[in-house]
Amino acid sequence: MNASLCVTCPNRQSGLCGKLLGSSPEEVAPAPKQGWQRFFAARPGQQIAARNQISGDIFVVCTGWAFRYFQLADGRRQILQFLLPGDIFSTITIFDETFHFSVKALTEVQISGFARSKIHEMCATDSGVRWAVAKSCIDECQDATELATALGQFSAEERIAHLLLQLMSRVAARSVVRDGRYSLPLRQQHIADAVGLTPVHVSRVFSAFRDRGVLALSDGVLQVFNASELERIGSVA
Amino acid sequence: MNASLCVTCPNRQSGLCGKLLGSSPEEVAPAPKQGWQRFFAARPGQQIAARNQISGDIFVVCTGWAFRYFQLADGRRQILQFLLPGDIFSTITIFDETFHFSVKALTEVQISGFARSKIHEMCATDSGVRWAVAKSCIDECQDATELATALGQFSAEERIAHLLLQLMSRVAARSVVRDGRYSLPLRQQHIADAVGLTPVHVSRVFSAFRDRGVLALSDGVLQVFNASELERIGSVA
DNA sequence: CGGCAGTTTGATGTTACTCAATTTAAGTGG
DNA sequence: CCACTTAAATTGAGTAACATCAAACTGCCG
Repeated sequence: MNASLCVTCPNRQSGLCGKLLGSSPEEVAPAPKQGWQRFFAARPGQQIAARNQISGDIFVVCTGWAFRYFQLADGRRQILQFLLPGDIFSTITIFDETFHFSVKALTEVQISGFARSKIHEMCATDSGVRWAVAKSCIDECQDATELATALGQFSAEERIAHLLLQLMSRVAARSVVRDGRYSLPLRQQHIADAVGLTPVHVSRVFSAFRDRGVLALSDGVLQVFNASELERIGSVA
Repeated sequence: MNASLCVTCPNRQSGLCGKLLGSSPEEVAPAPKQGWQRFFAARPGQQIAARNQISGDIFVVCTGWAFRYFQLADGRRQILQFLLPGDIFSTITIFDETFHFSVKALTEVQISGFARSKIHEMCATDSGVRWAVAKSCIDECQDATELATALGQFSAEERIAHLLLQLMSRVAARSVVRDGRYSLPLRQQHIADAVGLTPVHVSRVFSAFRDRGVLALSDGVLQVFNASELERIGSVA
């Protein structure tokens, strides 16, 4: 079997993860001894990568949630992306061995690392991999500019709605969603750091959404009651 | 002569423009008849590219200033990047023929367009071009995440200082700067759309900077009196 | 039962927006 | 050279959005 997409790691667009991991999770998880691939796990809250760190490996989230962020000197931080199973930490780590961001585990996570040299080797021989890398790079740029647009132009409600819509579509791509219930293992503090608001104000916005019957978030589960209203609020265009 | 960097188009990091244009401006400007390359000009304020537009060409600013932005349905817009001589509209246009942004001229500009197929051909044969493309992609992602961080975490003063510092370094890379005077052909409206504030508030922030002896902006010229104070305010880390 | 982390709520302060008027600067035509 | 026009910048007053501070509440776990 050499299918191009890994079932447990469906990186939504690029299929890059599939190309790295192979077609079947059983092939790869219990047998990591290929020299150019290694695995490790982390506990919730644990820091996995730090800015300015140099690594010969390229990392992909296999199970659990993590997030990539940029930390300022005074403690403020901007969460740049929530990393779901199948997500590469950042596509630019394929080209640049120095991290320009930090990564922390949100839940228990399992991480897979690939030797950069191996990836480059695959790029040289396989045009499909080259294309997948390019696609992944495009997506990362797009996501970053969309985030910038949301942070620059959107109100608090719009930013939170936008973030939730994005997370909803990414969760839906990886698992079946029933009755508008999405599993989101985040604290309001994480949402605050992702949309540039204080946790207190995030709480107030959620209260407003709840009162208006749009959605409710508790216990790591997001329940969407009025999806079209949420989209009206949080869509970019 | 086959130097890798074009003097009049010094794309600060990648040298991508140099690889596209050749070493000498005289070689290229009056003789655009190679089939895969074309030129055009635009007047200040003129729209050069629109979102969802499909183009077989990749565009580079040769002279003048332009800006890339994302327009929302209700009229709000986020300026994503100011384009200076040597800047490619967006590196991802090399891979994706659909624009996900719009571009407008700020001053009179001359634009050069390259056939995407020609670029791909160059990528296939020249590893230097491949690397330059990768580098340019990295820079674009970095810029976008830095913008997102600034918009998410910074106050009004910090955002404006940050933008000015970035523009100052990019102007300085292209021309000699004397006495802290930078030529910036922008209206306060553009700054407002770039940092997510209203023009009125931008004006107030500039008044504050002026009163404190940090800088003054008028007539398209930025005069910096206290560079270290400006850096203290607007540096990301 | 007590402690803890996370969330919610209230009161108050600050930042930035809105609206509107005024000033400034740069043309343009007489 | 001087009205006149127009776009941009500035200023003031009032308001809305979001932050800050602190207290109370919730669910969970030992």
